[in-house]
Amino acid sequence: MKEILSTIKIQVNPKIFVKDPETSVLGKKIIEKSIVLIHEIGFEEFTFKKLGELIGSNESSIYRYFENKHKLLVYLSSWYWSWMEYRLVFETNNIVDPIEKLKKAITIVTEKIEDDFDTDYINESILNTIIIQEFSKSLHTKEVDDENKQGYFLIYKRLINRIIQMVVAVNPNYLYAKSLVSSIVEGSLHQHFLMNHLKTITNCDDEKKPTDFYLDLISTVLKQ
Amino acid sequence: MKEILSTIKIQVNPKIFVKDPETSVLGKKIIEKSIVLIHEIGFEEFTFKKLGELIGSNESSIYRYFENKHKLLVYLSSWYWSWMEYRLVFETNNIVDPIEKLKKAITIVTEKIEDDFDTDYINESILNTIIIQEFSKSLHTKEVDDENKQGYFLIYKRLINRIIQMVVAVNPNYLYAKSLVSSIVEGSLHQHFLMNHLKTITNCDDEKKPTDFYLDLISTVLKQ
DNA sequence: TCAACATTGAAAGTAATACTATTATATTTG
DNA sequence: CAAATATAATAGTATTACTTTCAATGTTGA
Repeated sequence: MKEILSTIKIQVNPKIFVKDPETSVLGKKIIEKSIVLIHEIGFEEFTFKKLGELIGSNESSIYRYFENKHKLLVYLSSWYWSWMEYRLVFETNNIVDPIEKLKKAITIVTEKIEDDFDTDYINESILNTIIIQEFSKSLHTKEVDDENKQGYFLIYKRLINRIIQMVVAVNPNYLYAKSLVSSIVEGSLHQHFLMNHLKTITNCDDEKKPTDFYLDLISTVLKQ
Repeated sequence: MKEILSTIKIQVNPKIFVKDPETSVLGKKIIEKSIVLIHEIGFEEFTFKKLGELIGSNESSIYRYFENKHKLLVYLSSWYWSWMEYRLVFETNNIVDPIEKLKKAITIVTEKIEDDFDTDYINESILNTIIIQEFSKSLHTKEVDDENKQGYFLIYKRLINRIIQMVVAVNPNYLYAKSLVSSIVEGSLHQHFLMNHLKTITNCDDEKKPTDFYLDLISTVLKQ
């Protein structure tokens, strides 16, 4: 997978950044180490000053790439969902049976990312834990409508739409394909969060994974 | 309902506040107006200084009630879920049929709150919109494990556990009762959020409500 | 090759945030 | 009425979230 991903480019809306971090060494370092630092201290405590110290660079230099830390989080999220979309397309493309195709898609989108294979400077496994912990904050702002209009969340919506199409292919009569898929993608992050922090209100653990819960769910919900 | 609720007291863990806001005029004003202000400007822009100005009171006086704005949000959330639990118990208590009981519970917990009947100084309808927009931020912090140990989220978990019991009563063989309920409670907030902001990835609108989606979901999932 | 341009770093500055502490003044209560 | 308690006003601190300016270095292309 590494080779393919190093040739294709993960697509992120250019409005999210001031200068594309992929175009320079410093930019890549900002992405690489921001993932590490947000994971370590959490998004609230994370500042560009601390990041600057970590990468041996100046605060003001980071502002040349991102207007503020919110935009950086939106960037990381976009990158994540774009990477997820790529994996989804790649791994479901050759599956003919609609049910198997959908199952594969649900599996990809709900599984914990354990490995860090695909890209050189981004640790997908740590990024996955950040998405579980922080993704909702990138949406839940007063600027969400404006940012949505600007296309900040296009990739996320496109990924969800792809899975919606798969649901429709399995059962065109089901009335809530969109809500089902959006609630699975978001809900799976939530189940992972509960596994980590509020264990008593989830059945998920090392044996029963969120993936198992959602595969079971779609199989009953979409039964005709 | 107003009379009953004015006699029973909504339970909030005392560790969440420094001084109980229910015990004074100023305290109640803090709660009342913080709901209005958070709704108006969003949690990120909300500060105790601005709240002080709004209620004609000093910043330092607000700090005598809450350590910081995070704790205030935890308080508002606790109050909301406690109120929700009360309504749930009250309205499902006399229903004998387990399926009807569960349906009623799901309805209560997923419906938009349109009215502001129950309590004098808290506008439940605005509070509901705050919970949709901001509740996840009260959980998604670096301190979540510590605060969970301190019992900050007990009421939320207790409400979810009540509904879990109802699911078990309907179908004791279903393997994912906990995950189902936690994903419905959280997911319903998410569907309301999508209705407001990312309309293309939900089926919910003024006709098809999140409640309809979830009632349909449980009826198929729990079919034996 | 050398001038122009872009990139980064260093330093300083600003307004706001997120508090804490002190003291004065109301208000409540015993 | 005195004592206790609550609130307001003021000032102060460290940090955040930037912006600005300028110098140093690196890159490019005429």
